Amino acid sequence: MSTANKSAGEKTKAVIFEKALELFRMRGFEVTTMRDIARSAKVATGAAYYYFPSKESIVAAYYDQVQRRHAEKVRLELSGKAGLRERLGVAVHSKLEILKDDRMFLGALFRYTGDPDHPLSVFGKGTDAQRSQSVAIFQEAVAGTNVSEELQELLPWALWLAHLGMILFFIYDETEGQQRTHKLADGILDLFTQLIELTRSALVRPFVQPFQRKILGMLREAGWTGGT
Amino acid sequence: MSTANKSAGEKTKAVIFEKALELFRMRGFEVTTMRDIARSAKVATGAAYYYFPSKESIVAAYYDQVQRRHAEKVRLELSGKAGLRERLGVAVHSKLEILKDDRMFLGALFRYTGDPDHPLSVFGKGTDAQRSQSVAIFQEAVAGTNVSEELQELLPWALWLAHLGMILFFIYDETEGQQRTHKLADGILDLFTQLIELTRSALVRPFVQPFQRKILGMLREAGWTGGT
DNA sequence: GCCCGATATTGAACATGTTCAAATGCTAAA
DNA sequence: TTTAGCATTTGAACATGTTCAATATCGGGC
Repeated sequence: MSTANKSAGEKTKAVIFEKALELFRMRGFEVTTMRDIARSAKVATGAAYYYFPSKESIVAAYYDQVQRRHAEKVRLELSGKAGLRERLGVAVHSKLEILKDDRMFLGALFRYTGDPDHPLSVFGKGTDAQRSQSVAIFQEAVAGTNVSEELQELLPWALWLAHLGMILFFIYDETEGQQRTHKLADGILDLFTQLIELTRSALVRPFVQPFQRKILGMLREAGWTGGT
Repeated sequence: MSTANKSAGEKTKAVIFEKALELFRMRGFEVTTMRDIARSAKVATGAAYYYFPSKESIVAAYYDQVQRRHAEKVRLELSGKAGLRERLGVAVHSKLEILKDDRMFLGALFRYTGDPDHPLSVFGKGTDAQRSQSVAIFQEAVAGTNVSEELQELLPWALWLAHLGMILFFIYDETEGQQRTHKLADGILDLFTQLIELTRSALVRPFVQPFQRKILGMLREAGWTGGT
């Protein structure tokens, strides 16, 4: 399916991509060699580098695919759901659903987290575009609800950050079907939404409001994108 | 100083260690080669591997040193300080203080974060000991205060996690003296302590208590150490 | 003083990610 | 059809982290 209706190059790239993922899934990221991948795709080693700048970038390409699938899935499942909590649940659980068979090599995404200048750093300039896309999904989930404008702006970013943590947890989670991660995700989302809900109660608002302000202020201040 | 009163091996190890850090600081982690390090320490390449199992492990050794210094510094500065907020401030800011000149290669610590089985993974089994040590420092900071027993148990762990995030932020922080990270740290600590304080107010306690319970429950459930 | 096992050191070899100059194939303009 | 230019492909070469068999050194028991 994915090898049809494409230029020669596109087809080769697709083959390399698919064979790489196959090997990553079967044997793991580390032990899979670029030579293995090339051999499996029946091309020379250099060909892999003609299409992918690095081994990790193959995983990055995979993750781009994941993002597209996720956006689509969320758009589908979100229609009809109006509550914030429910919508966030859709966004997060569907993501984990998509990733469920690939925990084995997902860790490669985090390899350059500590390297601000690396093009594949999760928090770096080089991944601005992907990050925006990912945040946009949470924006969509939040958009359909009645939260304040301020929250509309910052919540998606916070959710993206939280969801990164969940993915990391996910990678380490050896429980059946990664139920533990799903539970944790639900817990975190409960917290998010309940904290927002609290602002609406006249009684406790004066106590909670400053907290929310503070958290939002910190998020704004800490924002990698907006700041100095 | 550090090369005195040691067996030959110890001395060699120390030289390699110092030269390595020197190079990491001067040129960065990535561009520094094991051959560079060995040459700089006037030993053969293999010697470096006789003492350190990998290039990253040198940074790990550095971090062990950091932990020791941190523990010492905290013990010193903590005496006389009784308030929780103040004590946590000491723990966190002193750590950043110690790390301040080494942001350039600190990222290497996070290289295997996505790889549960790697001996140097921040969250993995292989770093249990270091993790415990690090948590113990926060334990010490919390211990001198009047928080509940439950909190005594879980807060340090949560603080350790939060402080990891701060270090990551720190690495990316290009502001003068990393003031932004220090501000963020203060903000986070404020949040921690204020949330705890709230439990003591009879009025809002019924609202806040369940939150705290939920968060603690999640922490417990999520604990890498305790669980199944 | 001599020998032995443990410790320390060497440097070549290896594995693998990556680069690159050269060869090949393809397409569209002439 | 020919050909210039571009895309694709090749495989050897390179850089660097890491391993390892061989050698040297040392410290203590005789």
